[in-house]
Amino acid sequence: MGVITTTKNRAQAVVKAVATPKELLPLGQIIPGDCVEAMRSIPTASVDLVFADPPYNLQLGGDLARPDGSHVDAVTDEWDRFDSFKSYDDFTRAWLTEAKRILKPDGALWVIGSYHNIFRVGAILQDLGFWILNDIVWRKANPMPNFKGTRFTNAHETLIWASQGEKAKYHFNYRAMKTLNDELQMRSDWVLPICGGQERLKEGGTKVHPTQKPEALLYRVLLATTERGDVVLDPFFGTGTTGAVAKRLGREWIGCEREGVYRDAALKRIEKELPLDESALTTMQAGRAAPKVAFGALVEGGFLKPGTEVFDKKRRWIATVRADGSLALGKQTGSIHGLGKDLQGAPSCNGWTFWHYENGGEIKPIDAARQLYLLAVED
Amino acid sequence: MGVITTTKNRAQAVVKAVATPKELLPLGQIIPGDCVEAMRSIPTASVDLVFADPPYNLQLGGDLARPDGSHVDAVTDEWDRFDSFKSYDDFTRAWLTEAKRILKPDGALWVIGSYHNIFRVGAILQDLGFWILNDIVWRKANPMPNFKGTRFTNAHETLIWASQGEKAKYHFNYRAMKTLNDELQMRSDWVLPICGGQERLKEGGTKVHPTQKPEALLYRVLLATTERGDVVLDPFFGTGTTGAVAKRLGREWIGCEREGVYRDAALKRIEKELPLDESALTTMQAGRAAPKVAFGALVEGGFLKPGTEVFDKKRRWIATVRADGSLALGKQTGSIHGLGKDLQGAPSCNGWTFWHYENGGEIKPIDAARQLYLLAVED
DNA sequence: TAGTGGCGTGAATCTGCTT
DNA sequence: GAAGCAGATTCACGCCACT
Repeated sequence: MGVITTTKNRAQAVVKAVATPKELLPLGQIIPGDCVEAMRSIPTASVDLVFADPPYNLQLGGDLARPDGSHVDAVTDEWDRFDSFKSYDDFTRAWLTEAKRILKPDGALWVIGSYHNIFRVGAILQDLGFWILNDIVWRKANPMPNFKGTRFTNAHETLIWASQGEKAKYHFNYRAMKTLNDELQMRSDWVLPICGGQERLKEGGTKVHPTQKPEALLYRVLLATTERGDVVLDPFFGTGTTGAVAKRLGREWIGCEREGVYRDAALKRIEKELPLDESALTTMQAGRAAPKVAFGALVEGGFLKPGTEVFDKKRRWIATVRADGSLALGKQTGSIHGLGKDLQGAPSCNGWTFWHYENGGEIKPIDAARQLYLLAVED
Repeated sequence: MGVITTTKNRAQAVVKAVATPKELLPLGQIIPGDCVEAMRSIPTASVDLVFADPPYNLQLGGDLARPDGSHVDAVTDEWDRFDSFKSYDDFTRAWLTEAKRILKPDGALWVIGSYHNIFRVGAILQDLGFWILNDIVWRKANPMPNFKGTRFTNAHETLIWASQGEKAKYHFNYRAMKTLNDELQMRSDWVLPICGGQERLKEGGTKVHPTQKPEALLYRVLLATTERGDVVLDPFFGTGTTGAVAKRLGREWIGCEREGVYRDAALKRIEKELPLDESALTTMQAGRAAPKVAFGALVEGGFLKPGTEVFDKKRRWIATVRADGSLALGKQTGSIHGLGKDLQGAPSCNGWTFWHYENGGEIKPIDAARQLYLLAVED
């Protein structure tokens, strides 16, 4: 629930500004063609969030070989080639201008980039009147090394989160973020693995898109700054990570994408995605008793999916995991520790050992998932 | 040990470009007054490194004068905001232009900032021709929480490291950084505590400077990108963290600072600082660096006898060591690197790890012989 | 079967000196 | 300035084969 604006207040604000019924929006569709052209077809002040992963303008030189002689598969696609900073700036100003137009007055913008482009993007969006709320650092758990030993390992990317203006309202699910982060305020640096393994879309053994983003990143962005039913637009849709996570989290999505290959892959992918059920989506409300959990990170990382059933050893109680790492059993909700304590009427409860889940026919305490998570995340 | 340019080569390059004797520079001094004016007194191409911690401006207001000396009003409405960005940009362009002038051709620039100003600084320095080498995230171990719970905890600041241009040489102590990081490449995200405790300068219980940077940050910057004796200039000297660490590490320093209170505190502080002794500095610079060793020297020294057979790990190729340090396989000959490269059809090859030899029934890479050689030569 | 080791790979502005 | 050559250079993770 928003600390900055409540859902109720937002709804009123939107009704005042415009009244674009959702039926008029191309929800769940990927608009083909150039993203600026595509966005022109979207009504003014109709979208709650824009998430953009624009080309980075990498300006790579020749080929790069690893110390073992193998070849680095670089981003050489036509869509990342610009003549100059000037032409990249023009392109950036054009799509950011459209993004600002289609966003609701209390909508927000996310952009991700690297040092090649993010300073230009940040300065231009400030010039256009966007108001930066945070810059977020995605610290990659497993970045590519610097093979030649010439610089520091490029181990992070930067996201900018911005509202429509200095005085504009925006939406931040403070409580859900705090729950997700073991009851500590969520910081501006997020440690997440890069996209690989089963999650990485491949066609005949080769990656479909060179820069597919991890779903955990979008999960956190959407959980932090949108509500259920909000409309999220991604002007550089690619293979549809934004759409897939939006659908899972019960958000509406719109994509823009030039390349047919990416559009096809994205639609196929999102088709397979299942929305989480109602109880899993209900995140912790602001002001409620603080759930004392580190559990949220497991949910976010996909180690335990929202909607998973967890139960005590004797199966007296069966609860459901929700998107922010809280548990629900009927009308009772709480952290893994708090709910276990309440149900038993005990003075305290270690949720890690109390709750169990089933995995491949095997019943394990959720602490097992924590161990897996720790193994995966450990620096 | 420089990877990008060796100390010897740099010295030659500098002599060619200009010949500003260090005696003509105000080493170990803080130039009073406006930083742009102060930098104008420094000769062109005379400084090895500029480290800058400029005012972050914007919301702070007041602390910033336009280049023409007029005062910038506090940020209130849209026009003022634009005006504020404009004047901040002018100010930034002015001091960056001077910094570029006084830097040697193989010199480098560091700037630190937050999301309020770093995007403008980054875009402008790119426009001026600086070439970004890395953006570095200083991840604060103990940041101030976001008390209102309206955003993510602002837990990092951003540094930009840039050379004079795309083709310009620069200096990076790769080996020293790797040593500092437990033999793993140093990443672009640095976890360091904020400045506090004994290190924080206080006068009558209150901090002397609001944004004093931790010495560990400067330590890493100077160790990574300067050599002993290099000249480091800090145009926003404040209470002299740059000078203190420079003195400790045996680097020369120059400061610019408007405020007399800061100048006095800085001079007093640096006075107390003691340079590390010769041996400590030598060790740190070289790290565990392996000085370049010609394979021929090993043969010459009898560590590998001519006629010895060397082979790759899978024994696909077996070559013979010749008296001049070259290898021969049938009619093919070449250096340890070149022959390995040709045989594999690879773009490059590190012969030290590719080739192996047998010694007392044990198979070792020829790099092992290099280590023995180094041990023997050191004494 | 659980554990181990080899191999592939990820948004990368990725060499320097001599001829 | 282009070409050629000597020399230096990688971390974490997922998958699969093998023990």
